[in-house]
Parts: sequence; structure tokens; C-alpha cells
Amino acid sequence: MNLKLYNSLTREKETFTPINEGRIGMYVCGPTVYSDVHLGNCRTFVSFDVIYRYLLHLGYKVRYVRNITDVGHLLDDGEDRMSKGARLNQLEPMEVAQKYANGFHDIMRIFNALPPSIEPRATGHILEQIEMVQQIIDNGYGYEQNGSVYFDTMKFIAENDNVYGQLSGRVVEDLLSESRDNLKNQSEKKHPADFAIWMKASPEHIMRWNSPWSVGFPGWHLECSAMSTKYLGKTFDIHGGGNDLKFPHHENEVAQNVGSCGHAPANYWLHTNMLLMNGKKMSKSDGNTISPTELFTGDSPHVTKGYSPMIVRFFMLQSHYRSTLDLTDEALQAAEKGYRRLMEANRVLQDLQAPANASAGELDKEINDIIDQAYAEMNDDFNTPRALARLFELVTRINGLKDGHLPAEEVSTPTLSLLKETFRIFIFDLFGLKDEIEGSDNGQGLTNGLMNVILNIRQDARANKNWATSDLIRDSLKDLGIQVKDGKEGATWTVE
RNA sequence: GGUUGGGUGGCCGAGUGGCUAGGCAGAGGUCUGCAAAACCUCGUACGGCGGUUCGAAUCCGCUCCCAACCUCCA
Repeated sequence: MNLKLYNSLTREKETFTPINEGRIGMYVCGPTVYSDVHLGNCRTFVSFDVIYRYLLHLGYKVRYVRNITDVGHLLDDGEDRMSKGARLNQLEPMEVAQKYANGFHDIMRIFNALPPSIEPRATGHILEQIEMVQQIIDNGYGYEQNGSVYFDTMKFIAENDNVYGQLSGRVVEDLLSESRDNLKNQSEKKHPADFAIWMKASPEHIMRWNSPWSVGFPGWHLECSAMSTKYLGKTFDIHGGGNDLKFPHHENEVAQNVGSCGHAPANYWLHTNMLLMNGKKMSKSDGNTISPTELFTGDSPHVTKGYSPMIVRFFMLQSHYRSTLDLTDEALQAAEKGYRRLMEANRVLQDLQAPANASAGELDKEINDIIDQAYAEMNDDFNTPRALARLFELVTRINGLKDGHLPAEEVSTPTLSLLKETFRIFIFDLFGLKDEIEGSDNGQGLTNGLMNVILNIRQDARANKNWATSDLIRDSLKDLGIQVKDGKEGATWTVE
């Protein structure tokens, strides 16, 4: 089985071959920490978390680098996002960055996303960025104007065939017609498609560093070029990010890397699609947004109730990372039911015992085939919705085995073990889900014991046809959010 | 206007020349003291108009509609 992934660069699915066998370098553009992280960002990082987890599962040694941008994003009025956040809250820019970086990490932990191997910050790599600017100038692709340095896009295009525009499909002629004059220092550029790699700081600009050209700050696109090169080399395996970064950010990044060292940064570019709400991109800037916390608590006009982090994660897994995903209350309710069904089936499965006379029959083959298919889906560009579908096909089998509908003796002991292991691997290791029912119970031993006592009393009542008592117990537990399920082997319970 | 990607059953969402996606909701049934859960069965969808083909939701053309990017955003 080999891994295929969709390369934005070629717009085709390609067989993945790492530069160094057994090792993968992966760079993902992280958040700009000027305000609370929003749910759209989370979707992208959850998507890459699953990709990271799957690559690890395949046995690769992965260096996963995800940056934090804490300087360089300019607003329309030319003010840096970080500076503005600092001014408004009377904080040091670094305090703003730290505050929201902390919040971002908290939310990532809540979503059960693994931390990256390295999480570099733009402000921690000013020297590397200055060096890269110098290299670009030395190679003839950068020019200075009044202390700012710009990338000479037209010259780069003229001297490097088919590099600029390959990612986004832009062509020079279109760029020519895209003259916009509302950007600061626009007049300093030789061409509208040129972009700043070093900006001279205006007097009131508080984020500033010394450089050969001026006291100023690096351009936005530069940080990723400099930091990916530093930690992953001039060319590495995978570069990822949100679709909205394709142009201009990633296009300019490629130009900077090629312009400074003659190498394209990455062999494979992966882009995640946008999270929508009401059919429109979820976005901080236009207010069409819901924060992770609001979604968890239900404190938002967009949802009728709160949805736990794992339900939201499950919801995201139900769509492919390259497709848009429309967030609606109805879809979340469906995800909640589906998530519970999957978790419940896993609990049932882990308790399943193979009968003594078990041997591989028709059902055994069926289960093995579905397991193989589930891995094949993941190998096909990390197709989590299809892999999930395979898991649900197994859920039907698991429940059938449990209630005796399907012949347990047709499933061999090794296959049952494999099924149990596969479920654990997919749900917990690859999808990164947690069983919130089990996880939320700190005193589980005690709770289990108490529940056994209660259910035994109810069983006695039922044996005596004392329906009033048995229903009282069931209804009272239901009020506490505990659901009692009567089965052939007695009653079981789950937290709703 | 340019670039890119879409329009799939009540909802979400896969798929891609012939073979069941899956989840949720709905209908009928089994089980149960009743209920819940679970299991079984069911609906037969692919924007519109043409074309290619033995056969298209899947390929081609035209057309309508939507979104993202082109300005900070994952």
C-alpha cells in the first residue's frame, strides 16, 4: 500500500515519496496571534493533526513545524495587527502575542491535537529573515526604496519559467491589471505585484528591529520562508496551510525561496478548505464566526445547544480536508449521534469475547476486508469520511455480534483481536478522538460500583414485575443524564 | 473582470464511466413488561440543455447558480 496525496502544485494525486527514506519534513502555516483563535483555524489544524498522526502511524519520523506569526501582518491602514492589539489593550506587543498563543494552545489541547515538533515564532527569527532579504537582494530579486525592500516579482517571473503562479494559477497579465493603490507605500513599488520583504517602520510603529536598510520589520511572507529553511532545509517534503493562503502568501513564499537559494521549498503542497457557516466562509474579519468556546457552551445564536470538542472534531472528520464544510446546528446534531454510536460500539467491541469454537468463516473475511479498505481510504489522500464510513460498516457487525444476530463463531480469535486493535488505532490514534463518556469520569471505579448496585436492585424489581420501582430507577437516572439500556445479558448504561 | 473549486436524496457529506458510500432524520418490522438501545428492510439522488459511449451523476461542450482567492484571515 502506498500513500497518495493531492499536490496543489500539480493539481493531481501523486504517490508520496519522501526526500529521505523514513523521514518527513512538514511545515504548516500557523495562526497570527492577535486575537482569539477561531473555529476555521481549528479545522485546518485538526486536519493537519490527522495527517500528522497518520504519517506517524505509517512509521515515518516526522518533523512537524508550525509557526506562530507575531509580527508583519498589516491592516489596510498600514498598522501591524500585533501593534494594534497592543495599543488597544495597553499591552506590550509580546504580551498580546503570548496571551493569544496561550489561548491557541489551550484550544488545540481541547481538540486533542498533538503539538508540533517545533513551533517557531516570527519575532524569534528576525536575523534569519534579514539574512534572507540580503540573499534575495544579492541574487538581484530585491530592491530597496526609502529603507523598505521589495521583491522584484516581474524580474523573477522573467528569469524563472513557470514558477510564479504555478500554485495559484495566476498569470502575469492578470497581475498587471490588478493595480490597487490602497496599500501603504504602494507608490514605492516598481510593480503592483511586487511585495515587501522588509518594511521601514513609521515613527509610531512600535515593533521594530535594526537592519542594513532601516529600522523596521519583516514582510509577512518572509517568516515562513526563513523558518522552514532553517528547520527543514532548502527543500522539504510537505508544506501545508489553509486554502486562503495559497495566494499571495504561498506563491510569494515559493518566489522568496527560489529567489534566495534557488530551490522550491516543498515537493508537496497541501491545502485545506474553508469552514463555512450559513454557506459563507467563516471569518474573523466579517463577523461570520463562532468561537470554539461559544460552540462548546452553546452560547451563540448559531447553535441551539453546546457541542463538546470531540463532537466537533468528529464533525470535521466527516468531511474531506479539501472540501468546504458547512457548519449548521442540524449537522452538528447528526454528528453528535454518530459520534456516540461509534464510541458506544467501541466499548461494546472491547468487551467482546471470542467463543471457544471460533474459526474463520464468511464474516471473518468480510471484517478483514473492511479493515483493509479503511486503511486504503486513508492512503488515498487521507480520506477520513470514507474511512469513517468503513468503521460504521464495522459498527453494524459489532452490534450484530453482541446481540447474537451474527455468528460469533465465524470470527476467529486473531480477527477479533485485530478488529479491537483497528478500532482503537483509528478512533484514538489516527482520528485523535477521545471517549468523553469514559474520560469525564474521574472516579470511575466508584461510579461503576454504584451503578452495578443500582442496576442490580432494578433487576430484582423487574424479576418481581415491580415495574413502578424499575421505571422509577430508570427515569431518575435519565434525569441525571444516565441512560439505561436493557439487553439480553442484562442492563448496561451510558452517560448521555 | 481574472484565477481556483463546487452544485449529489429531508439535512450533512463521500464517490467518479456499469458494482451499497456513511452519519442524521423519516417509514415499516424484530426484540422488550413498556420504553430506550440494537438489529433487519425501505425511499432509489446526482443544477439545466446538448454531445461522446453498448452504458454517464461520473468524460466533452454550452448554460444557470454558488463559494474561495485576487485586500488581513486557516
